[in-house]
Amino acid sequence: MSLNPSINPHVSTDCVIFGFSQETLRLLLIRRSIPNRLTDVNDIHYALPGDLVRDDEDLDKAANRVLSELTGLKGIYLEQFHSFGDPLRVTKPKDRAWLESVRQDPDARVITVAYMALIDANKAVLQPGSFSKEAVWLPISEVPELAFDHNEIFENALKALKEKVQIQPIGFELLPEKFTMSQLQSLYETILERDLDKRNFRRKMLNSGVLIPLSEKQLGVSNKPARFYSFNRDLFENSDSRYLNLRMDGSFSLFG
Amino acid sequence: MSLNPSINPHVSTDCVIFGFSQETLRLLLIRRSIPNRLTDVNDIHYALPGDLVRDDEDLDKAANRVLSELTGLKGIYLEQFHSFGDPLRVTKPKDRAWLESVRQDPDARVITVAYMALIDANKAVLQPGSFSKEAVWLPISEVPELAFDHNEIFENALKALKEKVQIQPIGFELLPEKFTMSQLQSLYETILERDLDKRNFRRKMLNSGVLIPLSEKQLGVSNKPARFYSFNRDLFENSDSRYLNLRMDGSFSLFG
DNA sequence: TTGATTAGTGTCAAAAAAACACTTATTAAA
DNA sequence: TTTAATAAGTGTTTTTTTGACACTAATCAA
Repeated sequence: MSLNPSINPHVSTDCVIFGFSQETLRLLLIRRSIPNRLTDVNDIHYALPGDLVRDDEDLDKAANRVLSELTGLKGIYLEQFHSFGDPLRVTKPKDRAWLESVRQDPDARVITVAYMALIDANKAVLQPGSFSKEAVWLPISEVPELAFDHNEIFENALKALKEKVQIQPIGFELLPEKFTMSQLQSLYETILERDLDKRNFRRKMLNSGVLIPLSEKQLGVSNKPARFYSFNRDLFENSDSRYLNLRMDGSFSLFG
Repeated sequence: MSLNPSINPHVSTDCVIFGFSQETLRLLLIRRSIPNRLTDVNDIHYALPGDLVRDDEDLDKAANRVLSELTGLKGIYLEQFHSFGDPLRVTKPKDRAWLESVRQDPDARVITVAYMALIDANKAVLQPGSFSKEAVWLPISEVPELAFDHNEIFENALKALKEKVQIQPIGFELLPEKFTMSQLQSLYETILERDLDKRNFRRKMLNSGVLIPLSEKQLGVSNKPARFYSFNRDLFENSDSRYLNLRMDGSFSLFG
């Protein structure tokens, strides 16, 4: 009651942006080069893309802004998955150094609302950053130590992705508009970290009704050309899924 | 870069606290009686329990504090499920009136991290509030208009509960230590809003290994007395679930 | 023409889910 | 003390879903 018991924290959104290219699941990170007064060599600093939420934005909008400023893309799959607010978030010297260069009050607490985004890594045109700040795709197996609690956030996102991909048809968001069944399977195998049976995978995907088979096929491959498919987005927009092997809430089952 | 683009918002946690009693799923709400200068009759105002996050608390701790101050209970099932941050959160006159009485800056934006709690409604001893503020259990079908965006938060929580209960064994959190199979089934039917087959339900629950059958039975009922069961909490604490019909991540499947 | 490579296809067995109806234990009322 | 009312408890069969498994087809390069 009575008076305000807290100094208001900063609120930011951080985006865990997944992409898939060269058979590898990748994470989009901000790579910063920060002068170190002591060593005279620049420190390299990786962090999740993020920014403070502005007065006129809701949380989704702030996350979308971060995403589109970085990739030039709009209408991307973006989902909030958790908020983090450890009062002791800024403990690493590098983090402090960077905050001091960027904020008036580097000691202020930051609460972050974390989002997971799935994009076609080939479609994203990374916006040119300054020489000291650029966006890079790193394979998720090579994610280095990140700023603040970003490693924890990333681990949580990865876990959320793994669960989500088995319940909702979101894998497509990581692929180009047209893709082959093998690409799709390889994507699922990567995310789930296990092999899947080719015939069973095809059967389930086709029965689920989320794929539209195209007449187009691969060209210029030195083996039997694969058929292309696209994802039936309409299903989820005007959710009349009565005739499909989809549950009413838009979920579908894959691999118990 | 450069300067702070935002005035820092308040950050609060709001708790959607579910209970189950008399075959009904209920929501714990704060009922406030606020003098209305115009009508001379008190306005009644319902809201989700919540409070600002304090400087020394992480988000979970703040939610736990709200919960235990209200119910006197600790160690309750509590899970963050979404954060909300509409910049236009305070639009209703009642909300303003109340904020003015409570905060120095009633116009400041509030971002709220919403939690879902499941408690045994009979176990919670509601802490006596002032005459103008008390906690009440309302059936979820009778939830009135709530303060701020609390109706939206509640709807989201209900949806999250419905999904979660099918994947993880959390229904037990809403029941007493000892419960009958029929109570459990009726709970699931209430949450899922559909009837379940008695025999199939029993089989699945028993095969899952999450129930411990007790020798104790109902007393004083004018029909065949039901056996009591309790929930096998150990399974999830020292998660060695190799011999159970549970997936490795602690999930279990119920009703495709 | 041959070899290398990846795409594409069907069946059977096992497991899981869904449908379905009667008997039993208890108390209250007749 | 018998009867009626009520909710508990119990198995089997059918259908659906899953999982395992191996060969043929189309293309390009050598």
